[in-house]
Amino acid sequence: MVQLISRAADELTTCLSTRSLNLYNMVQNDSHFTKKRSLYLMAKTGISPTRQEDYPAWYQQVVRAADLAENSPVRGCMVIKPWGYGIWENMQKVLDKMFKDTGHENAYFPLFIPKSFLEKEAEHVEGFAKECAVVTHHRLEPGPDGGLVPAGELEEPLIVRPTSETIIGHMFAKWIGSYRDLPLKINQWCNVVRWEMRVRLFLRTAEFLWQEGHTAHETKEEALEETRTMLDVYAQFAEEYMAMPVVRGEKTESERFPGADMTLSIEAMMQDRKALQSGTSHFLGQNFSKAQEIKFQNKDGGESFAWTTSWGLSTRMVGALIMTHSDDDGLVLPPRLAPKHVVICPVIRKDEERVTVMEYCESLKAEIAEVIYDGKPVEVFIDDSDKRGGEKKWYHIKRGVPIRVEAGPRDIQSNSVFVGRRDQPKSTGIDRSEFVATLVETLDDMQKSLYERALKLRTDNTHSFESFEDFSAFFTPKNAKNPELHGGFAECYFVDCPETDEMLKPLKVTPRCIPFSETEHPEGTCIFTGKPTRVRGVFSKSY
RNA sequence: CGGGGUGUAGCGCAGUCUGGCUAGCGCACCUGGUUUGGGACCAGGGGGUCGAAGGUUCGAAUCCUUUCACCCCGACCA
Repeated sequence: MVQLISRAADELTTCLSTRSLNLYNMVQNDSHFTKKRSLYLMAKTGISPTRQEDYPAWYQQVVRAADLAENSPVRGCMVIKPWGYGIWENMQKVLDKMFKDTGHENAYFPLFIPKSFLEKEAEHVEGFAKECAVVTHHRLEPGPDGGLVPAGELEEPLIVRPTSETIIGHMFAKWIGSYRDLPLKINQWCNVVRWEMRVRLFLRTAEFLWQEGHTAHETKEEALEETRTMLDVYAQFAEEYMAMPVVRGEKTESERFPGADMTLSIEAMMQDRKALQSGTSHFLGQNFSKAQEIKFQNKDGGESFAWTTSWGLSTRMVGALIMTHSDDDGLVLPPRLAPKHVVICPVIRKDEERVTVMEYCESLKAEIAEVIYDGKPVEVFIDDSDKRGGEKKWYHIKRGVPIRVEAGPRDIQSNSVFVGRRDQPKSTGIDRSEFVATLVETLDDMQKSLYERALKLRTDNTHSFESFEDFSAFFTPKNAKNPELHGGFAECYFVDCPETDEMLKPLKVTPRCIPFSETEHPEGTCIFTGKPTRVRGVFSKSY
């Protein structure tokens, strides 16, 4: 796949440069354009192929160009590089605060889970067994061929956690004795392993980083409320920080978390109009508490099983961020999650200018660093690497730094700066003090406009359907050669049953969720089975 | 697990069919120079024993055998 993509990318590069050349010649011959060369350069994109040309290849290229992550020697596992990890760290900071504000505490549980623990909840086993990594030995000894061979076989194999319900449940059982111990609301930040065959950086890897919240409650109502609250936290995080609009809703039976009574999720539309499940919150009922004996003495002196929930959000969100905002020039970051907000590029042409220009930049940096954005000082840095002007600029464009500032002798003379916003194509000269004074406003505006742009994409590509025929046409690629960009979100009446799932299969479409609705829908007809129903769902292709 | 494909420099590839100069090319990297407000140019340079093992041969990246790894499609999973 990688080989194919890179081959395709190479071919595209060749054909792109031919196209650019033609464009250049065209422009050369057109007297209307005075700035021929700059127009020619504008036709070039930072990333090739473009989203339109080949979306999956574009995604890979953005990750690579922005230096976010790369494949590792370990099959299916990625290396997250500093710029990518910086985004994740910011996500963690925001979410961690939100969790604590809603009454949760962090703790840490083991990476390994005894096999017997996983076997306790039947549906849970079925859901995860095939993708578990198993540790069977604990010691290495020199082998006959000079290599090392595992020696000590474990009495009971250990599973590398695919999720921690079982081990955390086991501990909960010990910690909970009375209704006074409830609710118990715990979160952990950790890595998990799910042995996937297909891998895409951030979106699907064998090992990934996430947080998993686990709570136990006295009553069903309380646990249900927790499930909804945490979904709201995720939705708020997605919309306010990631600038990514999401649909909140309930999963259908077939998409439900193994072992859960109800799974809620937030679903976002990527720029290829496929859905990405971006965070899930599960109501586990008493399934896990019965399997693991999480019981307590209730107010009446009797014994009750606790009601539990779990909820998680992973580094997949970094992938969501990339696919929601980035363009054909590379990564675009919403300011509230950007590891750096402003890069200052000194423009030095002659050596004797160096001192003056650097002083100007240093003082500008100090001034910017005093500005408070979103409760913290603005993150600003100077790029004084000896790259050439254009190359340096493109470097930061591709990495998605929200604001680029160029400062050279000409700007110093007019006490101004030359500023480019990552979400807008043009750079402009602006008075230095005005730039600093309006910086927060600019970042806020950027955050807002990214959200609006993403919302517009989703609105424009969400349609309601009355018949399976129209529904089916919506999801049939118009262009077989480029099947990636088509379709979107489809809303319709449906009945959650095996017949529906069967009809969706050939279209490669899945029910994303049953969106929450303030009011009950009037009775309608399931477009798949023809049965009467009041349930409306959102359907789409998904990651 | 079934079908197909690929292993040659950090990355991407040519060379293999038809064995033969010192194993090439692009990008990246290093040095020097000229440049520098939108992705520079010129010159020079470093780096590979051709996935691994065995065989055929005067001679193997190239032919034969075995083996390993990876990739794609399907299945499976989300």
